[in-house]
Amino acid sequence: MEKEKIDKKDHILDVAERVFSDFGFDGASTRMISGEAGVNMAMLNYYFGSKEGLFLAIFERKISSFQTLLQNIGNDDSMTSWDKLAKCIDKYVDRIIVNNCFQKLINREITMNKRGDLTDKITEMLMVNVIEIRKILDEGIKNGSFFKDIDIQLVIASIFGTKNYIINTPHLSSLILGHDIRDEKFMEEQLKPRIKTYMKRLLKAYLMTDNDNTK
Amino acid sequence: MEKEKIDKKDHILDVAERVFSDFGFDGASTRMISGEAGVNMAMLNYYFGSKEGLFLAIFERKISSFQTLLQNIGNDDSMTSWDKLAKCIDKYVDRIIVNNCFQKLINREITMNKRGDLTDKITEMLMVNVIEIRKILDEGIKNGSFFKDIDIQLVIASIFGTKNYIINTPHLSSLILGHDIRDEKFMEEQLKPRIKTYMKRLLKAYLMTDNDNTK
DNA sequence: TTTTATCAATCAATCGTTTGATTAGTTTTG
DNA sequence: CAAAACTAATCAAACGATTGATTGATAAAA
Repeated sequence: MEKEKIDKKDHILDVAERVFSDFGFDGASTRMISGEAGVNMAMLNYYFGSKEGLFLAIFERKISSFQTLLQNIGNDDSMTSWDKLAKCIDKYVDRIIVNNCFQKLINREITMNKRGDLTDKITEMLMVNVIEIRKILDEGIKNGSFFKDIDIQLVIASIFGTKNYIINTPHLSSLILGHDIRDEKFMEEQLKPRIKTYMKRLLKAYLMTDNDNTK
Repeated sequence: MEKEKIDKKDHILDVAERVFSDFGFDGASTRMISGEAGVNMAMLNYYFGSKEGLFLAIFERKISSFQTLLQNIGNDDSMTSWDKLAKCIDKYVDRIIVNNCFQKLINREITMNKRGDLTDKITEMLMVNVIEIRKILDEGIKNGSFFKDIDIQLVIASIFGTKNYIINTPHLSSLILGHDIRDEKFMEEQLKPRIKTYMKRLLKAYLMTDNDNTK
């Protein structure tokens, strides 16, 4: 059955995604993955050709859904620049934190630019969101919503960097926050809204608040 | 010769640090490291006991210099809370960006879920700086320098997260910034002061600037 | 002589991958 | 319809290669 086959492939990809994100590409063995997925080892090669093929398949599966994450928010003319940015942050936090271990995968892969073509693909994929936010910031400066002398590029680094820091270093951020951030209930009910509130206030203070001593 | 032995060990550690940071712990083989270091493979086990011992030795070597990085800034009673925080940022940016590949090592290792003892050691090491900043923020709230309702823990995430984002994802941040951030001259003369200025203004706006619409 | 450092050769273990056999499901054929 | 032929999925076993580690010999130093 074609349907069952896709389900099984999808199940293998789910498991592989988690195992790769926990152990890294080289640290995760094909025996480990097939064992946890409950399938014969040979199935990995049967379906995906090779270990690297399996790894790449994980990315292929997600790329399309990622591209549309923040897109087209900037084109809504009924919103102020600030509202657009705030909406971006809400959407981004909502979406990205559930894809927790895929984010770790992306991050590890993009820091280690072995497999250059994949790095390029990931970069391209992440840049879609970057460009969307940059567009909003640019526009906000032009229409006077935001200060003229803000550092757009570093603001972007702060937005994505803050999120990355929290979810990519769970050991550390759990210690800092005093809670295990892998506790889904805590993450969903407390941390997510808290991050949204914080990020918006942080950015608003930097971008919009009158500040007589800007130096 | 004790001196030569230390030099050779240090040279091996230098090479291993770079190779590990490029390929990860599992991706880097002992033959790779010994080959690039120009020493016999058995020397790694002779000096460091095992591959993991070598890996740990890389961290041991850096820990002491890390621990004193931000420490004792908070104890200087002649500075305001804000000046302390600003000094922390300056020192941190100055110091951390040169240790580029060691930072990548730390980041990759702390992202992994398994390999518990090392993760704990790294976490402990990074927490020293976290605690120092937290102390300054706590104090600043108490003495009225900073707003009472700031989110200390997420501020910390922004400080370290922004930095990590820039230097750990060079492909992406180079694209965002429009310069190759691995260009040392650009990094030293332009990006470093720019990051310092930006971080200070961002934090000041959030922590101290009067803001009538804090929600 | 005793200790330390270095080396090529080798170890068992594990790696990703392949194989050939077997099963189950579908299509074709008589 | 039923037997045969074909296809896809699954498996245990084994493959050669590479891994981290160890050995015993040799050289250098103390």
